[in-house]
Amino acid sequence: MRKAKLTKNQLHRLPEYLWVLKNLESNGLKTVNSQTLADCLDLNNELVRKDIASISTENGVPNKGRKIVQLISDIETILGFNTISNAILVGVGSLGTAFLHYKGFEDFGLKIVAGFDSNPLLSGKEVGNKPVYDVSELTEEKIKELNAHIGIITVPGYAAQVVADTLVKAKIQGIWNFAPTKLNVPDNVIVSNINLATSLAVLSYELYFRNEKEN
Amino acid sequence: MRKAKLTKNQLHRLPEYLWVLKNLESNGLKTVNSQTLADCLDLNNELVRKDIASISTENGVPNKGRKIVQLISDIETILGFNTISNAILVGVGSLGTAFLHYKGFEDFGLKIVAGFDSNPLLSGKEVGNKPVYDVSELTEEKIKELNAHIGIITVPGYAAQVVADTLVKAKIQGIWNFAPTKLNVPDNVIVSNINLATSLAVLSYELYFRNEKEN
DNA sequence: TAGATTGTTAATCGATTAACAATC
DNA sequence: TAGATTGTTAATCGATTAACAATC
Repeated sequence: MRKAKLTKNQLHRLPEYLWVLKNLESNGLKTVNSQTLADCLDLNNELVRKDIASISTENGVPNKGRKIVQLISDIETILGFNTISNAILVGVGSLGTAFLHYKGFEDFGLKIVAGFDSNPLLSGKEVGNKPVYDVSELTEEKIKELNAHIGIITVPGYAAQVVADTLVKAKIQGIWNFAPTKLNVPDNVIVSNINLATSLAVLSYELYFRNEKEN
Repeated sequence: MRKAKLTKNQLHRLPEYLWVLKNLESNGLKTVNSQTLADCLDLNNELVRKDIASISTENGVPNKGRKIVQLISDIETILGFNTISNAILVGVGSLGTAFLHYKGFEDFGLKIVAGFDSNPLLSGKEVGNKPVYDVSELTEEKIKELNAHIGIITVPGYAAQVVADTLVKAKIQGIWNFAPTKLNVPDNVIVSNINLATSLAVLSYELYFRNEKEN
């Protein structure tokens, strides 16, 4: 099945499906139909059918639906959640420290193996049982040694581009960027941004808009 | 100007414009034209013109562009970044703890005034100089006392809906949800989700897809 | 004034929704 | 078998891009 490249929107829906499917599974259900999934996520039935059709390795069965285990496995494979990738984290500030402590990433196939920071007080220490190195040690050899393919950027915005350049030079394949910056990287490096400001902006704006309406 | 409701996509672009504008301003520039903004963010010139036109309180000047300070102020107003709202945080785990320590939220107009957790070892303590209370204290009176309008959910997925229900009962207006769950709340409560799994999924998928192509 | 850049209308593109025939 | 539910084609909707007249 899995042929055409998924759109960004489709990709964003996959973890949502995954969550619902796991819930249904833990309730003892074995199969699910598109309407149920659609209802759980306030989506259109047809949209769900298309999404699922484009990621599933097995056909659905008319009048029955689809196997939940199969769907979970298919989605997890596509999202890479069932093969662990090593990642390094740059910027051991408050967010970076939290991430080094956080165990949950392994559920998504991500294992942070080391942190890097420019603060000399941090390098040589351990945070969340993971070694912290000085950024000067962020080299291609080190990345290879750690077998890391993903770099997580948790430095302040002004420092993000420099860190990205270093990661690119060290031959990292993907960057998960928490700084509120658009990073300039070569085409062969993949960047996924997560912008807290953006997310909060949506909330603030909706609140503002609603209150405006009321007046 | 500011009349029509912004689309979600437009809203997501506003913090990006803001970031670029602040950079340009710190480089001493006073005005900017749409093409420059478009180039900085890899966007279409016309798209930028439309976005900016729909949020700006001043018209642009042909052959000159727009005032940077004015644009910054307009965007910050729309996004509520220049009026501080009080927020409470539920779930003082690794992520929640990081947020209680994090100073950066005030730049986005958000001030976390207290944490709540079900762990009795935490309640009564302070984290990041903010008091932590037991979730049983999460009541309408308490919310009023703290003058909080936003609730931040940083509990594990399985607990998120219960917390959301409590927040709704306590008359919170908006929820910023970091749990990987779709929350069911009444229409008058606004939810903005930030899903780490989703963001990471985009990265994993792109890496997977690219490696697949190469084989 | 001349021309760069604006604001806005029309054309295109892509994603979602509707419709429906196929089938376990 | 009958019918619920699938997969897929066609219609709609919304967002982006192109085109262009207006103007400081």
